[in-house]
Amino acid sequence: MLDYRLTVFDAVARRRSFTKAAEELCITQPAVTRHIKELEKQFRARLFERQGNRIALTGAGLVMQRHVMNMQELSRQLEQEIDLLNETRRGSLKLGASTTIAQYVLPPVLAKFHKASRDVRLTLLNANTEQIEQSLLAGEIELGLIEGDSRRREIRYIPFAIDEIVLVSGAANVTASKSRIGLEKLRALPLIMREAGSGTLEVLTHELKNRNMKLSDLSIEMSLGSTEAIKSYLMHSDCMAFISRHAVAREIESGILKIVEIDDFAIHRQFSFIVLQGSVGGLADYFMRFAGRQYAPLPACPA
Amino acid sequence: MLDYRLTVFDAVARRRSFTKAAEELCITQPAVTRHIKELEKQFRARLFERQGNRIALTGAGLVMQRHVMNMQELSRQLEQEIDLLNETRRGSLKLGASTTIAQYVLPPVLAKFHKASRDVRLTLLNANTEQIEQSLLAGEIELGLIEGDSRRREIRYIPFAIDEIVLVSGAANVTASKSRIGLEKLRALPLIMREAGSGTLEVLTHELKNRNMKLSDLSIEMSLGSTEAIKSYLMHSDCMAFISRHAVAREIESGILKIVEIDDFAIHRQFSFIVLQGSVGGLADYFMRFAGRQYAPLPACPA
DNA sequence: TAAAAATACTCCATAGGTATTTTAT
DNA sequence: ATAAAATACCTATGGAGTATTTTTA
Repeated sequence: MLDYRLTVFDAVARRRSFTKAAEELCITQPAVTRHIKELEKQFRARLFERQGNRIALTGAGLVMQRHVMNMQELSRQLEQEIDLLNETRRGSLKLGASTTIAQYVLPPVLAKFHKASRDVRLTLLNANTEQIEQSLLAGEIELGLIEGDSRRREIRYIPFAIDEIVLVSGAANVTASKSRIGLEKLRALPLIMREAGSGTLEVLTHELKNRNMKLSDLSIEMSLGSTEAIKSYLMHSDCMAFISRHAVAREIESGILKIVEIDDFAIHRQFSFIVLQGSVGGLADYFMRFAGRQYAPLPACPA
Repeated sequence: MLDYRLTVFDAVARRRSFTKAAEELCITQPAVTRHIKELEKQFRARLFERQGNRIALTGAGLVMQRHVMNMQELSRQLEQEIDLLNETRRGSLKLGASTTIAQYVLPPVLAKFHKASRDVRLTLLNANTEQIEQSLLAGEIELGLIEGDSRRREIRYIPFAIDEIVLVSGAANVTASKSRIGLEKLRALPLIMREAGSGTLEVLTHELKNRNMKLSDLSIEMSLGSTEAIKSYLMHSDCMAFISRHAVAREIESGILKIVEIDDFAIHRQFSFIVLQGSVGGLADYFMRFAGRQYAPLPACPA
């Protein structure tokens, strides 16, 4: 609810890059350039110092960033308060989510939701994508949150965020001394995988196929049954693994694990809410908007 | 710098009318209707209770109004702080303004400006439009603020606000029992005028000419040399007078005087800043923007 | 029945995209 | 040499206008 240009400014200021901001906002880089130029014209002040490749906030830019953050906060509060007026704030909501989401994405959202709406009884079913869809169709849950995108006609898919599968190594890993490698190097690296049938493995296989490679081209040292097991293993070995960025966020932050980027090789997948076609309003709707507000690190482009 | 829809909402909430808000924003009433509908759709909540002619804020509307006010405040602060970074905040600025503006419009603005920029020494020259323009050309003042619009090539005219000349009577006036009269009734009403040569008289004469009337068609009881004298006289007689809305704002507010509208007869004039062509930036520029922020009861439509 | 809001349409300004050039490391 | 920002140009959507109808005090 603030002028879109300020949203653009905020993205550029956070990402320290016009191009990255454009990606995040799902628009093109020239569009970002124009928006920033308009702001600079209107305020008669440079907002970014362009040093060729690098950009830095100017004094005016810092002032603006501070105010924009406050305005966004107000904007979120506004939406939330009006939602609270509209919606049934008591009752029960049965949720279902596939593994990565249930373990790493939802917990903080659920905590905040409970704080804001204590009279809503939440239930969370933890299963794989297929089972979540079945539960929704069977009426066992009202709202699902899944990683894949098997398109069923009876189900409405509502994009929530983009996930990225990244290559991760232990911080002390000597094999992964560089933070960026070429795709061809991947073949020789010792990898840990999830068990067959997991969503992560599936999307990785699919992406490899696009490059005319297959799983057997890789040096898979071991398969483990859970993401937590893999993370622990990485910390004590020179292996690497493909893991959802959300699942390793805390470890990356604290420096226990690190991300190794692969040139021209990115694996993205969509997190989506699912509801039965035709079901509108009610707590499910409310929860979706609430989650959207609380959790927006990677807004989903309508691909 | 907030989404324009919120600005529209704010105007409607303040004026309690789609049509009045449209006038204030210099857009049409259907445009206002559309913006409000979009907001209501986006927030899934009615914002106004439409009771045919009257409209009232709903609960959601009240919540929104509160937040919008805060966001506007932040937005103004943002502009101001960035201005403070850009501009020379010390030095002196010589202003000139024609009578009505100098007496009724500028004082509160000057007070706030001084508070915000104590290191700027302000001087205010009080004269008529012609003299103000001469002073500007002579370099005696750097910035003028005038009521008329005599277009000189050497001077740049920057619209500031719209003024309206309204017909005013004492609150107890029995002749003016109605708050709206037809133009033909005007001929018989006892009027008090400013002296010949005043801007108010000039613009009134001009507007009468458009209706094929002239001053001598009116019943002018007396001419007085200042607006204050006229106001005092009105309070103790059954006369009426044409006065700038700004000059009577306080008296209307407190109920001492009242406005009598005339069907299909409105007298507007433009308040404009004047600067020498080519002079850009500096304290004059800064003061103009500051004034625009502080003082925006009647934003000027680019007529 | 009159004043205000809603609706129906037409049009154009601007936000966005693609292709390309410039710049700085 | 390369990655990122700026520029140029084109297109299309949505915001604004005019004209008209609906509503209710």
